[in-house]
Amino acid sequence: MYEIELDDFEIGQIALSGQCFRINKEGGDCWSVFAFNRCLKIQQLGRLCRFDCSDEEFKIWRNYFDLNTDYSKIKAMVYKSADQYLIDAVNFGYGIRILKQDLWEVIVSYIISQRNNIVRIKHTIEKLCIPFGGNFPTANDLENYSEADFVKLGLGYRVKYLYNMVQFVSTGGNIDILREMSYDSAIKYLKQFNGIGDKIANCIALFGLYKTEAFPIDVWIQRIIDKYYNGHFDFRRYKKYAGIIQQYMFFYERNRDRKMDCVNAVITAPD
DNA sequence: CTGCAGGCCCTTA
DNA sequence: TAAGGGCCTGCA
Repeated sequence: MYEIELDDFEIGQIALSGQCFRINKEGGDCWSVFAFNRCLKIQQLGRLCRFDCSDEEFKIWRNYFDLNTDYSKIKAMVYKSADQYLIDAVNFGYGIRILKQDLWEVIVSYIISQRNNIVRIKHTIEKLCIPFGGNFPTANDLENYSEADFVKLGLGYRVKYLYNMVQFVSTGGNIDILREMSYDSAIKYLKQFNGIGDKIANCIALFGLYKTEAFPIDVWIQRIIDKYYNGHFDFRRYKKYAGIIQQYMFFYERNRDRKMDCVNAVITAPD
């Protein structure tokens, strides 16, 4: 058990921030996080967090939860901006962080996510993981999957997208070179794949490559831009913080007026 | 029964 | 380069 008091961290908010499909509420203050072939249990009571792992293993999770980044600096910048919508969004989603997830898992998950809803996405990913003991399958794990096998998972028209991606990687295609690329190069590379457009490429860059200048624009973000910014939002002015700003905006817009529908969580806004 | 959900692709003009 | 239609599936 590793105990630590954390600022700017709220596991329940992270679970609902839309960046990860494998964090689940276990009841009470407890959560489970599936990542790196491990199911990590977390209990959070205010600032106090209990991670069910050793001190040594926590080094991995410290990186995964981006705990070496000082989010108060990002918030301070927002407060100075005089952008009231952003200030409200940051106050509401005060515990959000960008998770440093596994690249392959992010690629697969976001191919599945397109024109889909979160409940179904989560369900599909769990079904995908079942034959592998709950671990997220590698490309090699899936190399013998036929398109019909993916159809059984309920992927619909996304079958060929995922099938092609699995074949690409399992036959020697390289996705790790993305890690060495600039943001622009990575986006261009990703969009060459059938089924990866601008939005998903940006999600992969942000959540799988920690390119925090990425600013995925989905229907929710577009709605915000239309509603509060007259159709124009210059995210580039936030440079390396654009992706983090996007998370605050997305979380705020999705959760402030409605009950939670995917992990039975109740969001408590800060004072 | 429709409509639609965290897009993408392809075709037109 | 902008707009529009089609696409799998499951659920309201």
